[in-house]
Amino acid sequence: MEGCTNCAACEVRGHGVCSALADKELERLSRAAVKVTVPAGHMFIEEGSDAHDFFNVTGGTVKLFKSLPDGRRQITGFVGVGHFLGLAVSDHYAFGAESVEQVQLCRFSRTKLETLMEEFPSIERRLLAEAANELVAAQDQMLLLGRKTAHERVASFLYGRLVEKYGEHIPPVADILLPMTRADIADFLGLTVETVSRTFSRLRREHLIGVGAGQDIHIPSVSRLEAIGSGDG
Amino acid sequence: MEGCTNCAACEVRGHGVCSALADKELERLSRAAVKVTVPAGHMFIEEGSDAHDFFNVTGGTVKLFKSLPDGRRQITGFVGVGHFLGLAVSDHYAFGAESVEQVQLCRFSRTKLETLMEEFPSIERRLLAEAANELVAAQDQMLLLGRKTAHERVASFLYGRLVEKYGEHIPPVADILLPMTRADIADFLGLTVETVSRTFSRLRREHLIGVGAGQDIHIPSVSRLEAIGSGDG
DNA sequence: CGGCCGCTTGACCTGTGTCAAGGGATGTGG
DNA sequence: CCACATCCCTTGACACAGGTCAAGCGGCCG
Repeated sequence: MEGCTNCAACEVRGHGVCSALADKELERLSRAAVKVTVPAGHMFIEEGSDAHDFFNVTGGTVKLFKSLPDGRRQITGFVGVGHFLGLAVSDHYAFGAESVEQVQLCRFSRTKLETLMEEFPSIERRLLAEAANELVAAQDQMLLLGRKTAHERVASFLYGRLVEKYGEHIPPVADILLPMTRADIADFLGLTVETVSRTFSRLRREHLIGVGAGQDIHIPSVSRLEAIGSGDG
Repeated sequence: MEGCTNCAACEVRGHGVCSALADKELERLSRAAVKVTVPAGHMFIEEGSDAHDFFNVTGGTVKLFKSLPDGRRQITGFVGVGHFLGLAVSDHYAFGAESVEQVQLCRFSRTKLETLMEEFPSIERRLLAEAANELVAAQDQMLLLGRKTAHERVASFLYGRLVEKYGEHIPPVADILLPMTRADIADFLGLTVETVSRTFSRLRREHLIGVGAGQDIHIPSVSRLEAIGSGDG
């Protein structure tokens, strides 16, 4: 099965690790990559298991998490198309990963990726840039978890979803479809399901969001939401 | 002042970025590096300011933090000797940095470090490894901030200090000297000064720690402390 | 000596967690 | 096509961990 992927025709060519490579280098990458489809709600990296592979997300949304022995869980990030997955790694994965919806992945063996990095230093540079971005996001999340109120956390979260969807160019009025459940959001924001639900209701009462069919969120004023999320509420 | 540093004789040769280089390559590094001494309690990176430089800590302890407009603050990490500082950076620093005690720094300009990376890919590899470690630490901290109790947070923190001091080989009975104030610890753990103080008192009552002259902590059973910090308490 | 700073402790308050109930959507088997 | 179960979400009543406010102590320094 290995080696039969066509990276040049990949839908995420231009994103993630792949964007670091010229077309001819991609051919080499193809031999190391395997495309995988994971159904919704399936754990494909178990916390603490042997770290054989790295992944690149080519479709859908993945949640990364860490757990305590009694089952308390913290989702450390939701990662979408184009993102790389497996940096925070020694011999064992330091985190678990589960698909939020159906997900497509591009899988590389660690050893193969390492030899590829030797050959193409641009991959390494690309990974360093990605790691730096993840660090910035992690620091933002620490500020959120350590110092923000529930109201601010949910507003930050929704704004973050807008950044994920639109990048730099977020329109002043926007909509999002949240693929994750309230429980996932709670585990991401360090809250309980009940508090997340109550906070959505409060934001609705305050006309800061409109909630459609549960997963559909309308945001009439992005700037107002962003202000609340960053503590200027 | 630039270029007069002797990296080969540096006390942290063997740590951090420098350990990635052979002796002869170090000479090149010397020309790009400047040694700086910062007095205790001095902010040397302001959140959001232009990111001109990278730093390597060669003495003392530094706190990194992010703040909200109303003054709430989250310390994202304490970094000690050998650690690199400035990864989570775009054009502007995404965080502030302040010395906890007197600190020695090795400063590089961003542009010079970038040309050095071109020349010596081993630096890049080294930075990627460092970034991966920081990511793991950040994920642990998110779990702490999102899901642990005050009791568990303080125990985790003390255990973390032991790891910083002893590396892999932590003795079963140990001592630490904490250079940071209770307020710093509170801002790191997402608590208030009062709660940190009360929790230290509780740990003392439980004979899990012995508190000397305020900054001196004796830990009679490291394994017990570690168990509490990781939620097995 | 006086002022400041860091730390601790007490009394009280509140935001969020816990527990419990119920409703809507979806799926399944009879 | 209709029970019936399951899952996700919401809401209410109440509890509690940790925050807030206030007081006091000891050490350090000018």
